[in-house]
Amino acid sequence: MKKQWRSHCPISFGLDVFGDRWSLLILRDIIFKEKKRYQEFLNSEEGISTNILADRLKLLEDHGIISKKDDPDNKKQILYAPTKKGLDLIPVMLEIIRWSGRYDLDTAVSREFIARLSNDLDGLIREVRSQFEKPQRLKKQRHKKESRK
Amino acid sequence: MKKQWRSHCPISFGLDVFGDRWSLLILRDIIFKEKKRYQEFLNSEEGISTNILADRLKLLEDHGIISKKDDPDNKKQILYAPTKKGLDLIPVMLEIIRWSGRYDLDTAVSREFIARLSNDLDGLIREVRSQFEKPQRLKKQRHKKESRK
DNA sequence: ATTGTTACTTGCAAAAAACAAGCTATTGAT
DNA sequence: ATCAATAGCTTGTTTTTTGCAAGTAACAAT
Repeated sequence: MKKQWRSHCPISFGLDVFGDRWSLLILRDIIFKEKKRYQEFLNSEEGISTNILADRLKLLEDHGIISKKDDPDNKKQILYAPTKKGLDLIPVMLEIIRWSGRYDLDTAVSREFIARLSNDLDGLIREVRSQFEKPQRLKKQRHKKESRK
Repeated sequence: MKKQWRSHCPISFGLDVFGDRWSLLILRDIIFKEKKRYQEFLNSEEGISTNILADRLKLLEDHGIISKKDDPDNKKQILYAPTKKGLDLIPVMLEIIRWSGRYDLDTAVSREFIARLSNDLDGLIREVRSQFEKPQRLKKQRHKKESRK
């Protein structure tokens, strides 16, 4: 990593990390479209070129926004996944979606999704995050008795 | 305007409009730092160059995110202001601020601001917007009696 | 009348993106 | 064991965008 930040203004900091035309699209693929593999990103409709994709994957990994690991079932495949830092960009992406849903006359966002952004933003965020959360080891059991099925 | 959208995915649409390293910084200056003039933008600490600034101001105006008008007091000065479409990007910027506040160890965001993002996001948004809203003509008076000071 | 300011524009070099091809380590099929 | 296919990249080359310096037109201030 060579780059310095232009400033420590938080907007500027954010833009230095993901303020380009591709980084958030890759993260969208990973988080909202559940894509995991290089070829899947390459096939996205916006048509990223392979060198740019390789570059952005590396940058996102360097910034700690995504992580990669080998596919246990297939040694030639690599699986990309979001880190917590990456998942914390969900609210940013959802607000972009809300804005585009309002101003793109031909937007692909459904009315239902827009409505949910207004009515249940937190639930939506939790739902999107949940699929990436490790199956959680149960915390210290509550003292209240619970019936088991 | 020559450009087409890469797709109607809302993330992609948003990035096509403001997904570069400068557009949101200019909007930050206008909305959060109350800057209005070309020179003020030029003087921002990130150091935008003049041709890029001119280009982005034009794009932002073409996209309906900012508007320009002549300064009534000084014919050679032009004043830039956010439109409603621009103000509607406040939530996006606030979420970027929240993220950077969390992950930039040297962030310029105060603890108080971060706290307010969590505790009173809507109030914060209203407060930021309010300074750009036209002094509103009073709406139809409410029927409930109100005492006047 | 001269000098300074403001909001740009223009020209050029450097950096980044897009486009096209090639390379290497698995695989799976024969 | 060999061979073609596939996945994940690299490596050129061209095109576009950026950064930097200088210049200009319209006004303002002295």
